Amino acid sequence: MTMRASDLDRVRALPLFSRASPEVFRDVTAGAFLQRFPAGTTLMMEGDTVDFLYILLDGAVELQGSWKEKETTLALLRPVSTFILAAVVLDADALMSARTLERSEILMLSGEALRRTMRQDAEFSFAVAQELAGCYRGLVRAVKNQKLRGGVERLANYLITQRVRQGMRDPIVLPHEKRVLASLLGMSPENLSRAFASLSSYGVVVHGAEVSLGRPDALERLARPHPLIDNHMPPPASVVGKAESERWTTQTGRTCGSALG
Amino acid sequence: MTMRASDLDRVRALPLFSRASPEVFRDVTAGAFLQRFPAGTTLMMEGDTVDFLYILLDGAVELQGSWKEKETTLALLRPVSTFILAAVVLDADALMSARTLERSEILMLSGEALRRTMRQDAEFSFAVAQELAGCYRGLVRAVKNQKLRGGVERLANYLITQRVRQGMRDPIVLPHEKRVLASLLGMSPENLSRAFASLSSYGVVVHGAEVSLGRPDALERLARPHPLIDNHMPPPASVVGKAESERWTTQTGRTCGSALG
DNA sequence: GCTGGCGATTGATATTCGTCAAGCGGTGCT
DNA sequence: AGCACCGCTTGACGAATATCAATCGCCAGC
Repeated sequence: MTMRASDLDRVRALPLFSRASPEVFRDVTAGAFLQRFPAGTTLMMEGDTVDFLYILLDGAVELQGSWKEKETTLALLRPVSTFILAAVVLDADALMSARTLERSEILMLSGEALRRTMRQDAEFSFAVAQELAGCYRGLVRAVKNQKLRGGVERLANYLITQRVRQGMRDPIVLPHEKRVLASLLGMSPENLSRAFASLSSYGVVVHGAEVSLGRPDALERLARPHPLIDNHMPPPASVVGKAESERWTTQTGRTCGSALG
Repeated sequence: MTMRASDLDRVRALPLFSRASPEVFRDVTAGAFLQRFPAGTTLMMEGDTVDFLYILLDGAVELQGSWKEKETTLALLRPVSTFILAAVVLDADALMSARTLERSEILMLSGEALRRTMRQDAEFSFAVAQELAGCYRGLVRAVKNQKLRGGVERLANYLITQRVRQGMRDPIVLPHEKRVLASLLGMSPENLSRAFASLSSYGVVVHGAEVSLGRPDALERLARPHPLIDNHMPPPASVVGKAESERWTTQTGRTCGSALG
């Protein structure tokens, strides 16, 4: 298998597997294979039957839904993230399509092996349930974000969340194309531009992908971030203890793509 | 315990418990209690810590999220439905508040006992994971519905879904107050009225809670229902086999409140 | 260095949607 | 019966958002 040992370690560190016994981990990764895709590759279309659990190890992927020639972004994923776990657990077809935004490395685990292992090992099954619960809560947050806030407010909160994730650096750097961000935030690219412009009176300055939040306090008064909607988890490489970090990612469904991108 | 045996049977028939061993069912229902609430009772507020898994046996409950004095309905539940399973599995606080819309009977199971049983029984843990996967998919549908369709289209699809659920009867009868329906569909009550009015040119006639879909085919051409957004499951008391029905409810997350209300 | 292409921005315009206000109609209470 | 209340409807208006079109700026390829 064309797979580095460090890759396996990163998978092992996922909340999904971190407490699994060596045997369970061996069983569930049996027959797994690593695959590389160029940018813009469609990994899966809505309605496709799902045979594998996908784990993004490098690159970026977008999950999107469509209806009547319209498309919308449901989540933006960065390593290390699993996706379409729910469809795998139910052995059902995919509700969203997935495509790479950059050249990506993706590990594919047998869905059948995963379900078989779940039925045999209560601890692993519990970990999957916890992961799914985290994903569910991430989507609840996304729905609240979408239904309760207007476009400018969604953008403001996105910026604040990014600031936390990027370790309070200034300026922050947008991790994706603006048009993809617009789709994630549920607005047209034109409106995203205008939303950025209207945030200039709160100190926000945009230079390409770099965004400086001049007066974060003023922006927060507008955005009104809320712990039950926005998941202000600590930055990935924080000094926080491993166990707590895992608790975070488990609780927030980061590994299956929160709406925060 | 003030609980009828028939109630326990209905709980036992939930996909969550239908394949559980008698011991597992006994363990997880140990210390459970049935409670009656009048209409309009707030069962739980956002942010509350969750100690119980709730199972609605009679009545109706609304799950809602709020931000800045605004509220929105995330799901409308009818018997027999479980709710806040995700928070229980993670032992986390609630992301939505719950209130009764009618006088309701609700069974409350110990969350701690549920988690303990999950860790001991792989089959039960797997059932919980499947249930959560179904809930997750229900929310994915809700997000797609919200972001991809306009208000009139959401209403049209809601009506078509209700028609299927109510066994293709005509007229259908709205199961909730219009203002609650408006909140579920993500619009103001005033706009819901106007949306109904604009559907009159597609044969829709409203008399109070009774809605006649005069020309369902015309309505469908407007609504464009899609299996990956709308869950056209067969009506509850259909002639369909039990196993298949359970598969439906499992796959669609009906028991934890789809956006279809 | 020039140039084509693409993403981003800006402006003009149309549509959707929310808000405010008034009026309608049924229900329940006295 | 009379009345108050509440949910629903209707109209008018303004805000938010989408759409179409034109332009700008940047980067890649020639």
